Amino acid sequence: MSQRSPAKSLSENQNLLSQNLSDTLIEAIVSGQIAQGEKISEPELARHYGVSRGPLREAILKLQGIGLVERVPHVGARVVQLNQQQLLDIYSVREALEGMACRLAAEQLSTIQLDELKKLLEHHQSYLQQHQGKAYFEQQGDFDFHYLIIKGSANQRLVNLLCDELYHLLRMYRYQAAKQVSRPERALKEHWAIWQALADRDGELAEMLMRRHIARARKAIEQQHQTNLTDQSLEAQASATHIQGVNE
Amino acid sequence: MSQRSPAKSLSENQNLLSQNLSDTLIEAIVSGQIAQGEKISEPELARHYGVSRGPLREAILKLQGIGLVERVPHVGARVVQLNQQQLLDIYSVREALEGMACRLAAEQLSTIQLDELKKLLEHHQSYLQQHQGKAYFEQQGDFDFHYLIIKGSANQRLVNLLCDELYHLLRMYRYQAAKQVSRPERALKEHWAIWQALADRDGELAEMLMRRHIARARKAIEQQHQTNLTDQSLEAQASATHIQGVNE
DNA sequence: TAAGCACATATTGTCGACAATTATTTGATC
DNA sequence: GATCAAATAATTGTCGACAATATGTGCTTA
Repeated sequence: MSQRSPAKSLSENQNLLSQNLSDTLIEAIVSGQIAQGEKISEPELARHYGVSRGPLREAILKLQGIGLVERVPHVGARVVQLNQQQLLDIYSVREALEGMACRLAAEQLSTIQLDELKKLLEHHQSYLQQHQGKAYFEQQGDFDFHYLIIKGSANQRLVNLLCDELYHLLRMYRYQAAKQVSRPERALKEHWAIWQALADRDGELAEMLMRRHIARARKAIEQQHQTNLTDQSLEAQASATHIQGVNE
Repeated sequence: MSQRSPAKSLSENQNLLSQNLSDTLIEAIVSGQIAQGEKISEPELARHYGVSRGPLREAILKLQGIGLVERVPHVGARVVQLNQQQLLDIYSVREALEGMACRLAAEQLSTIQLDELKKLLEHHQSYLQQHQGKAYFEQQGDFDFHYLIIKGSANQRLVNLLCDELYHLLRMYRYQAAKQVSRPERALKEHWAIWQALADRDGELAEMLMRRHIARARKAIEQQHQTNLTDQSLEAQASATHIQGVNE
């Protein structure tokens, strides 16, 4: 564990220690303060945050529910290590769930909510033109758009699944992964198309567009993975050649 | 709380108290031993199962993660009370997720797994012809079919979401709800159609059929709800008339 | 030298007790 | 008799300590 934040300890606690703890831990994991695959030591963390092991264990259990950590009986918990396959799995789930959310939102969104969405997209558009697509909108902005639609589905279970469980995993990936190939212009275009379908109350189309939107992101990850593998093998080849050269 | 099972207490514990506890609690809730909406008293349950409150709390926390109980800080946990809307929400989620599972399964299922599925359906068919569609296959049999497909998707996250989280909620509903209108013959027919699409490796069709299959079940619930409402209002009307009659 | 076993250490699982908060009862007032 | 307030009781949240299990170390033996 590399220098956890200097003991913000009791943090902005209103009450409920374990609640705050799990939030703090989520941030620590998502931001990489606790690395992927790292062991979570109960005594160490308890000391660090200045709490007993009881609330800490409860927080860890919650993280396990979210899927951020995995626990083995009598051995302990470690932060999950997202491999490419798991990431792709998540995107398949997202495609299914957010597609459904979009379909429902087309029926449920109020005109006010539709307006908010429109303003959000206009904001993104102007930002994109001015800043040539900087990181902020590729991340937070994208989240905002999807968030509003999910919430607009008015399906509480859908909202929980996407916003509470999968959300943090995606954040962790986006935060820590090698910067993915991002095409903010294209993404924005797709967002507009989705918005149009929503405004037309065309749930079927909205679902299809959202699914394609996410499926494209999934494919991009897949391709990047291929690229990485190629790079790696090239690198390994070069390295091997180099060593060979040295040896001879 | 109406007579919990006579203290099977430590149950078939291998090790890991909280693990066994959560399983035991899940069964108790699903089967209705602990009623929907009932308060979960930590001291009482701890006494009943002969454990400390520590493991019990962990088990409750897990149930919360599954969605079987809801907790309010400093107040406690109670078993969720599924209303019609929440049930319909679950079916929407199922439609999305199992649809995706079916699409993936079409690509992933081995010929052996396809054969297993076929045998299962043949078994159901013969049973149905012999027993005129008794309850077992409407419940467990249906679960088995969906289970195999979900597992066959080879998407671990999908499997977890459906088999660990939503599964118990559905069981609780099916176990406790007023018997739903069930059409085992039609369901079996739909299962066969899905199987055919899977065998043809037609993921797109398989997804569509599965979604329709679940959407139909959802509609049946919706209609039954309408019926119940009508019955209720009729009943209320009759009752009111009766009272009126008595008063006059 | 490598493999296997015994011991020591550390970590996780469980427990009982205390503190903080909520629910209930009691009593007083209108 | 009803309503509100205070005191009591009960429940949840947190803590520290002990028991059970896993990990690491050093020694023996093939």
